[in-house]
Amino acid sequence: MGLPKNITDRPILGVIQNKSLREHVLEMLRNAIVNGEMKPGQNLVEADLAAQLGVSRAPLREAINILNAEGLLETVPYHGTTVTKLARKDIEDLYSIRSLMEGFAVQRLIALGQAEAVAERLRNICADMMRAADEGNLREVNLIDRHFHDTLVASSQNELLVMLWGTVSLRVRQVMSLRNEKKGNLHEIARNHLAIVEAIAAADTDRSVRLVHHHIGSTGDLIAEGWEKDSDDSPNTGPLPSTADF
Amino acid sequence: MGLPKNITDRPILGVIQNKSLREHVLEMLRNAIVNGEMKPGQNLVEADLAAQLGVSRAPLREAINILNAEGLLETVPYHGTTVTKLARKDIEDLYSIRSLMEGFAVQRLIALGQAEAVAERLRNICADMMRAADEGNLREVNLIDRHFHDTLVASSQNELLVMLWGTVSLRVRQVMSLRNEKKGNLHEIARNHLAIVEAIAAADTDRSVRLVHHHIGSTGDLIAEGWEKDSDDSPNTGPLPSTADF
DNA sequence: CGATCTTCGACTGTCGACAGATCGCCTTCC
DNA sequence: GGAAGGCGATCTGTCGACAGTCGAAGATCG
Repeated sequence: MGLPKNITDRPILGVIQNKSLREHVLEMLRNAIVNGEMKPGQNLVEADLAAQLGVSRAPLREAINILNAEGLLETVPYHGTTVTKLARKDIEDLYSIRSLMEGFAVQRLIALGQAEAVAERLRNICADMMRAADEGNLREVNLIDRHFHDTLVASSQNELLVMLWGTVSLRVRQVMSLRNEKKGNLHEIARNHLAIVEAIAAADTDRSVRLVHHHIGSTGDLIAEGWEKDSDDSPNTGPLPSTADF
Repeated sequence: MGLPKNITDRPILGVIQNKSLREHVLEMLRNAIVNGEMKPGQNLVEADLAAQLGVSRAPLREAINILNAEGLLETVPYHGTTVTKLARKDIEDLYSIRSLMEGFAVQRLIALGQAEAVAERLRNICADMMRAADEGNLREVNLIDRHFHDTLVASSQNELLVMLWGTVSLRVRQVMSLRNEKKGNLHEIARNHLAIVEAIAAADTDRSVRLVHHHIGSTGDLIAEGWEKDSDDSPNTGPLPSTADF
């Protein structure tokens, strides 16, 4: 990772992406949702949206159906499609599952004898994260954080887990974008990750899993605390506990 | 569960199902896949299938997209859609995840103080299973088994888990229908389930989780053993180890 | 005879139009 | 004045047709 210092690192001509309209629309909608540009509860009118995107309703509907299956949208027949609401309970559920999955991934990767190799890759990611933290670049730290956890899950070499993680990961991104960003201590975040990496490097399954559970669990609690309790879709706007965020 | 002895248990008029064509098609395809009527690797031609089902390609395509998201179908652009193949590794991955999820559900339900209530419901299900086993009705035992595990997962009261379980559960059904059914000892199956129930009733988290992991793990191993090793889509047709199946 | 180019066919991707359903408004009747 | 029922606007669900793409069979040239 990290930004290439040299422009020649990149190919001259970008890859021409011949993706179908459905893929384009899917990506756009997904991004809009997980980036919080489309707010939970918001209604989608197919014709309007199709016109706005400059496509017909067919590929749009196909994209909507996929997002439905992923749980980011909810369609009630003949009535309409809305962005799925996020209640506090959903956050808690989400972070339990996330914790479960990442804990499992760590356990698997160690069992597979990949501890040292994976730790090496994660160390590099942490270094990138440290650099981004030095620059106070929250956005970049976020991105690298995602990369870290994606790498962790992928290292389990369990395809099904990776697939399910895709869904969970999107939800996490949505939650993170929805709550008011409080940058906390970026360096502390990086340190937290490094602790996990070292436990993995030591091939200490119990400690690794415990650290992962603790890391994710406390984050989830923190975010859930800042969420409107009674349900609905948005975090309250009051002061958030200011500490490491993810 | 169990068959109602009395016809008056059912409503006089069945619910009029106003489901959309997409829903109908979706259900049909999904069933065809998880029941093994559509074999892994099999190709789908949209026009043919649409004609066969008596619908246009639009709702069919929407259904296909959803099944793609669920991982039961795989579409490569401009080339076609096929039923996802199942290699031995996939079975192993599947059963690890299943074990993970059900174990988590058990742990959660006990933590929620639902142990006794859930155990009661599960006991009833086991009783039904026992009855079906007495009749040697493999199909019914299968159905009740599904109900048992669905109940277990639902008892976690974690909506996201339930949603993800939907995907996993479908895969499990597919695998079970694909391997040559060997009935094993139906009563032993029921007994295995009962052991789990009693551990739950005792609110013994560790033992419950261990039993669940063992139960599912050994089943997965068993099925994986009977699968063609080198990949591909089908179990070998040689003799299978004959013991409890799920 | 073999390799490359060209056509052809079959299938997927997309579109615009029509059919069906729901909800809110308005009328009508008590 | 209030409730039941009809009417219409609006949106979703479905359809048939067209355009784009890919692989394979055949044609062309060395």
